[in-house]
Amino acid sequence: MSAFHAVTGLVLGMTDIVPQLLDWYGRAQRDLPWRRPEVTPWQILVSEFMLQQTPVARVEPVWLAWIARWPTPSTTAAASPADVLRAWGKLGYPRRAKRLHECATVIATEHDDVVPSDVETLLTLPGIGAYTARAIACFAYRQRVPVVDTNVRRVVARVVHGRADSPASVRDLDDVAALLPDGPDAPQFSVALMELGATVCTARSPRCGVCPLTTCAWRANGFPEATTPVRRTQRYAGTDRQVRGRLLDVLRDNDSPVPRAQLDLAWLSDTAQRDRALDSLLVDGLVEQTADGRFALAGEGE
DNA sequence: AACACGTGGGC
DNA sequence: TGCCCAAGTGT
Repeated sequence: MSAFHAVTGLVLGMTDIVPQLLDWYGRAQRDLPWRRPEVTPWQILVSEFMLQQTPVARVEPVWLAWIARWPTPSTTAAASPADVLRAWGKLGYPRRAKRLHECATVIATEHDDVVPSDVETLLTLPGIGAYTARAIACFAYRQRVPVVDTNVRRVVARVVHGRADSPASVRDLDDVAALLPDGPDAPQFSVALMELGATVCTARSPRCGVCPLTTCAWRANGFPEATTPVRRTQRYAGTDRQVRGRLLDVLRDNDSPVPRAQLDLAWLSDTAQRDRALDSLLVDGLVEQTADGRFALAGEGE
């Protein structure tokens, strides 16, 4: 087969992706609360923060309670960091909660309580990076911008490039931009791409039997294994991260400052590590020390 | 450009 | 069990 034909076949196949994916999404999409039409850009932003590295199933109940309590940036900004950290609960990576609170403050005070709609401005906000900025522009403001998360990256690696997966690359945006349909379907296409990666074209056991796409370079190539070894996942047991988690757990459970001795109970095996973890929580602004030397969640009592 | 940063479910 | 993975960001 000539290179020309190979390329032509690829291009024709790619154009079919749009209707196939949109049709599939129309019947197979999950009913996620942040996708409902009445949800505001701010509430979508909150969902995106929570979904950074955290599964949908764990986010859902927390998001529901959160937006009922703090529906806007200004109401969120008015809450204390301690209350925000508590509402975040055990979603993980509590620095995200801190940044969400900071993000609310900036939007409330500098953007008239309105979430910015352009990617450029969104990128200046705390906790918002390349993915989240585009997700908000696309899902909240219906803009035709490529949205690349881990799901999209994997689907494109497989369907377009015939590889099992691919590491993040500066070319990801161009790859996805090339697939994006013109007109109002672009945002729907992007969610559909993510949805396919999340529910069908999954990392572990892809369900190719129910895939709506008739053209897939990975399948055509015989499902080759990943060539670039995945970076070793970081251990968790025994790390500072685990210690920080234990410490925060104690603080979330106490709405008044706790003495050092009580915190020490949370990690007995390595006192130096415990001190280091506590110090890092203070540095991150997640924890504060009171005048009498006790410890509390940041802004406790505000 | 690696690495730190939580937590829990699945296999 | 222990490892993999989950809508990433900041340094």
